[in-house]
Amino acid sequence: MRIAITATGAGRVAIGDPDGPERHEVDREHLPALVARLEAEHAPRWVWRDTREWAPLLLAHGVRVARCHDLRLCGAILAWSTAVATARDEAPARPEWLPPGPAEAPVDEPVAPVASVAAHAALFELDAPSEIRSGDGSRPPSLADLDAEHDRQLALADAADSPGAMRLLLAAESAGALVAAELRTAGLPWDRGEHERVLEAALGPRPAPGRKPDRMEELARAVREALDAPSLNVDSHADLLRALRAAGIGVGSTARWELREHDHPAIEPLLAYKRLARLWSANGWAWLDEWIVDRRLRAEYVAGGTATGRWATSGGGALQLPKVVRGAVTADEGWSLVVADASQLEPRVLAALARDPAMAAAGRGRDLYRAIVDAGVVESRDEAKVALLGAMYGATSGDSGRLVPRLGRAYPRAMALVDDAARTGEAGRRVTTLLGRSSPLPPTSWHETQARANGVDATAADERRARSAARDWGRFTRNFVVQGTAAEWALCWMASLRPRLAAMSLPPGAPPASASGPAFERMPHLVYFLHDELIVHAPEGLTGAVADAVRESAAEAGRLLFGEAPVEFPLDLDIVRSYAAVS
DNA sequence: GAATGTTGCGCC
DNA sequence: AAAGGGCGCAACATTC
Repeated sequence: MRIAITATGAGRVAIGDPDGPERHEVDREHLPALVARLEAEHAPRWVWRDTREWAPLLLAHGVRVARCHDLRLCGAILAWSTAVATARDEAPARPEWLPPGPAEAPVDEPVAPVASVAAHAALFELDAPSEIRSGDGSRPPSLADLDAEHDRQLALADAADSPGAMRLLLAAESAGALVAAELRTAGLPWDRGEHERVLEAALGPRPAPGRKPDRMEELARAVREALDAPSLNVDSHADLLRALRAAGIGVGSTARWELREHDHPAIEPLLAYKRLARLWSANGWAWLDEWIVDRRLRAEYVAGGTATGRWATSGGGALQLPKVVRGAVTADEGWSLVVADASQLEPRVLAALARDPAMAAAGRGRDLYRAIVDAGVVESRDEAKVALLGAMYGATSGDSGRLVPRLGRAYPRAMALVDDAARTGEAGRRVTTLLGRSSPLPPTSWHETQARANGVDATAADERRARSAARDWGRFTRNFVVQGTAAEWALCWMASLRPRLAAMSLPPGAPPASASGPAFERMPHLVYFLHDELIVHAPEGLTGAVADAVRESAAEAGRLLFGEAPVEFPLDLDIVRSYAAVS
């Protein structure tokens, strides 16, 4: 059974099952209770334009749904997938009320500004993410519109090259949208005091507004002295580069890896300064004030936010939390963190994707890199890692590029898969993940560069530029198939874990409720996701059951994508009070 | 003075 | 030690 939800204006909401008796129109404030009742009675798949329009409101009232279909995210996948190309030519177009997906904007063609964002924003709940758009600002869809679009999308999925794979992708993407909303509502438990201790140990006491921390000022003075440049602004790349060269340090930029090459008394304080400056500006006191509210980091996750299907964030920088501040991630009293990451996910995905028997054999144990050494392909684990990353990223030089050919001889099918993806991209064509997410086409400027090189009056420089641009795009598509399929594995992992956690609950008389809000205070819940890693906030008495569920979900994700293919996806899993306690 | 581009660095 | 993929963000520099 499915039930669609849409706004009808003036704070009213229509809700309806196209084939059944459940048709209602209610005030917004009565929606959570109604959804809760229908969820309990029918466990429907909820069909809506955009999960971000509805999930925050429901979660704020403690209401969770098990399944949904996010028409915006699924529509974006179907609009690009090569797996439905033929059917799409014959199907109706995406309706105008359905906005594009988060990763659909072409690289060099900025999206046109939305007509009336402010006017539309008022329709949404206050706690909804700020940048929700209604597409072109036209009328919201009717229930019939939603049902028709849902039917259109399901028909496209049924007509896909692998209908089961596409249906799985749409379900996983929609589940991801629910998880993203839930992560934001629950928040990542954050100990402000612990974070402040880290800052003070590194930077000294919090400076007055407009001042830099003492430790940074000291280091800046040392740099100016060592470079004999008393008026140098250390924060200015241009200024700094001039001063470095004047002091006889032959660098082409002020990047850390280049500075490290030189032996000069200015280098050490400069590198220390840059490290502290980064901590201060990215995760300093100002960040704490802005982002840590009520013991929680509530970052905005953008499901499907990147071309490959990996998520992005908007605000809070939750996907770039530096290791030094992770000690501030601390479970509530009576609760624990179950931290799990899929080790060596991408090479394992490559092995399974390519059905490369030799590489799959290496991926059967816990350490794929070690197995490559044991198979005699390279001499050290470090070399195995660098070679594999080089193969997936398209390295051509350095140690990595040198080792790749040896990998190719040992694992020809895996290498053929990524090489083929690279050639497809170099030709300006799209590649597609296992479940059916396709890469974008290169920007018009790319095509123009290629056309210029093929013209009658092409210069050697034109041809060089075109070859370089083609190889760049080839590296992108080479990586796309692996990174994108790994993202699908991770989505399936979470989609499988979510209902398992929802089925658990805090035993009576057990620890206090968590501070994660009414939807999560009495059950284990996801609080963090980072590409191939997740954190569950769990009552202490349930950590064992949660760990089992996390492992079973990882195994389930492997089966969903690859059937019984002989590649394992082992987890590194820890049960801790603080994130710092993990490797 | 606001918008846009570049650089550098944090994460996977 | 260096350089291959995907990102977001802050700061500075440049342009309008």
